[in-house]
Amino acid sequence: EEERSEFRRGKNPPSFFTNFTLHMPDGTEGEGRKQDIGDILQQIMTITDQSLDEAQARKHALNCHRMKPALFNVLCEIKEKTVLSIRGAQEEEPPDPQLMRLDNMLLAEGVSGPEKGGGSAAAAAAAAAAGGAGADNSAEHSDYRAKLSQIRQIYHTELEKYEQACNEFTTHVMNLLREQSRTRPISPKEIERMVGIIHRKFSSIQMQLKQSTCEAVMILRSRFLDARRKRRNFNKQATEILNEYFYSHLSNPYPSEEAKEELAKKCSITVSQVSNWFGNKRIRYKKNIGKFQEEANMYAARTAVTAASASAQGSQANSPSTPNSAGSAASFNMSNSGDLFMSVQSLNGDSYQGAQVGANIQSQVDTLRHVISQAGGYSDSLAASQIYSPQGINANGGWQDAPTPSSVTSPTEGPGSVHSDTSN
DNA sequence: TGGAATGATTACCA
DNA sequence: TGGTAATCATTCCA
Repeated sequence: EEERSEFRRGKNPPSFFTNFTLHMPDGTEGEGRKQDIGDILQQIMTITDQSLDEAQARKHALNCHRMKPALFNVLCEIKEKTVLSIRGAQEEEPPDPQLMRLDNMLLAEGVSGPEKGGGSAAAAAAAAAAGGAGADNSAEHSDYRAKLSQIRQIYHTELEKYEQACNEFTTHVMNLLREQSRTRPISPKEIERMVGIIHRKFSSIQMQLKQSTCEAVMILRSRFLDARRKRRNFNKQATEILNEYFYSHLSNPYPSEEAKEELAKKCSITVSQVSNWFGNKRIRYKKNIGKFQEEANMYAARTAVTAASASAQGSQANSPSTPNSAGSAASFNMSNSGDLFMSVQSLNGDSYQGAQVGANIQSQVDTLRHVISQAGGYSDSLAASQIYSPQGINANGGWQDAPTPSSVTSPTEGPGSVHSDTSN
């Protein structure tokens, strides 16, 4: 204890070190130090020449030295005061904001934390944001939940694996250090520090796992939210209804809001889908009229037949009043909703017969005009003709000059009526 | 399986 | 705000 105290105070080294005297590097003892180091190296080298029994015996002798525990404690203290205190100061890091973000997200998405229906709230929110139509909503919802639950399961399995591996490795290292602490100065604090290092390493692996999980959730979410990914073609009937409207209003294929709503209802799609459809149709038709010629002819013929039969029915039912239907009153009605086509499709009341006939005439005019223009018969004269001048595609290749859809003046107006759009 | 068709989205414009 | 034009992403079909 005396020797130990002296050594602590920086005085004489204990006798245990007599064979390994360390001289202060003041330059004066350079030769002696070299000699000492040479001796030490020599001793180390001779260890390899020793037999195992001999080495064990020496080891045992060292371990059993009376001063060993005391010196060990001193070395541990010195080590703690120097190396550990320096490192300890550096180790106090603030919580990683990235990790916090990941944890928060996993919690919010229902991946980590207690299972409450596998993030159904998140799925519901996503569904609401997507604004999907109710029918297959629940199916997609459950699909989303199933996939989220799968991710959750994988996440927890992996997390468990990492924790298990971390514990195993920590135990292994601790045992190793404890074993080594018999031959070199390793304090419990150092072991603790080592455990901390291991945990940090494993938590960085965990962070990667959390990151990957977050990415998987984001992909799942985006797939669920992205309407383009779950696009379905409209059914044939819906397409026919939309096409019929388009080709029968070829001069001005801009349905009013009311017409869009009506079309949406009939086609079982949303108003914005109707808008999208007309937007796409207009641009695609304009870009390649030739391609749509056949389709246009077909709908023109169909509309003509429908109009003819409606007209025949109308004249049979109330022949006296029919002639007036194409007159100014009917024209006015049509001008109010150029899209009386809808009425023709949906209403069969006698009181609407007049309007129906008017609308059908309008349709026939539009569709036949298209057929004629496609055939090239009047293409030149159309430009000059006020009567047949199309309200449709202008020289610049667009309907842009056509007036607001619902307020468009009826083309059945007298030849004298000239509109800015017809001049195009 | 590649290309056409098609519904949705986006940027930009008036 | 509603339209055009370009583009994306998916579906359909030979």
